[in-house]
Amino acid sequence: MTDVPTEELQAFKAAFFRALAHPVRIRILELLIRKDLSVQELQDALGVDQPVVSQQLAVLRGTNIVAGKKEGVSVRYALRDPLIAQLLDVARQIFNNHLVGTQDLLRQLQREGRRR
Amino acid sequence: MTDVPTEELQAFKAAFFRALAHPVRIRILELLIRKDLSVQELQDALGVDQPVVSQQLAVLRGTNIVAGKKEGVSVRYALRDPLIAQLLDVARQIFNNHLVGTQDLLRQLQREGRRR
DNA sequence: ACGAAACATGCATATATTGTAATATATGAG
DNA sequence: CTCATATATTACAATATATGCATGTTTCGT
Repeated sequence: MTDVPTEELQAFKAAFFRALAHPVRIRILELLIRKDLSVQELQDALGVDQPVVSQQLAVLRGTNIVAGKKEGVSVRYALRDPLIAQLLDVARQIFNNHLVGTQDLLRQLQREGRRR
Repeated sequence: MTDVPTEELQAFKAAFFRALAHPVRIRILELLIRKDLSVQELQDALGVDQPVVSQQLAVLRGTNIVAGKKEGVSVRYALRDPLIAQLLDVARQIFNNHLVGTQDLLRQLQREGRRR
């Protein structure tokens, strides 16, 4: 019953979740679920500085969660796996069930759910 | 189109994923999916020091992902939402599709999938 | 009351992540 | 070639998280 390499696998999974553990990165993913977007478009939608977008995209690229494709002068980003949408959806259901502290958050979650 | 309080919600989601972003915590959750367990049992299964288990359980408790119930001298932990199982399963599928670097990891993931 | 077992917490130090700002690279227009 | 625009990288202080180990707390048996 060798169980040694399991540790490596868990570290890998942890790295994946860590990549999701940032407000801006989550928002980027939620936007990319609907539609591929350029850095510029992401920047406008997020309302943050350009370097912030690029560096968070770098994190998501580094974990193979998104991929960028050069299109002339701009770069269009896309999810590498549509299951990311499903993952975020299950996460939302979990929040909805138990993890909510304030009424405000709860209302927002319910609105999000209806929008999909 | 007020979009202001969204930031708070994203921070909340980020905190949730951050709670999953740790090898020991992931392992704990995978064990709890199958069966509720005491700290002692988790410690044995994980092969780590007791304070480590309690510490990581504290993180999971703090994000409402697990809950502990005193049973005499011991404390039995359980997932607060069975959807956690589904979440980890979707994550595993994503790894399986794209996020795998080494052959070793890939083989392990496939074994995990078959076991469920 | 005493001691042992099962958990939980605290703390010091090491390490990693973040925010911010400056700077670099690449592409296409003219 | 030069310039403007789009994107990427770097540097670094501030903050957050992890790790290892000592010490509390609660419960129960005797």
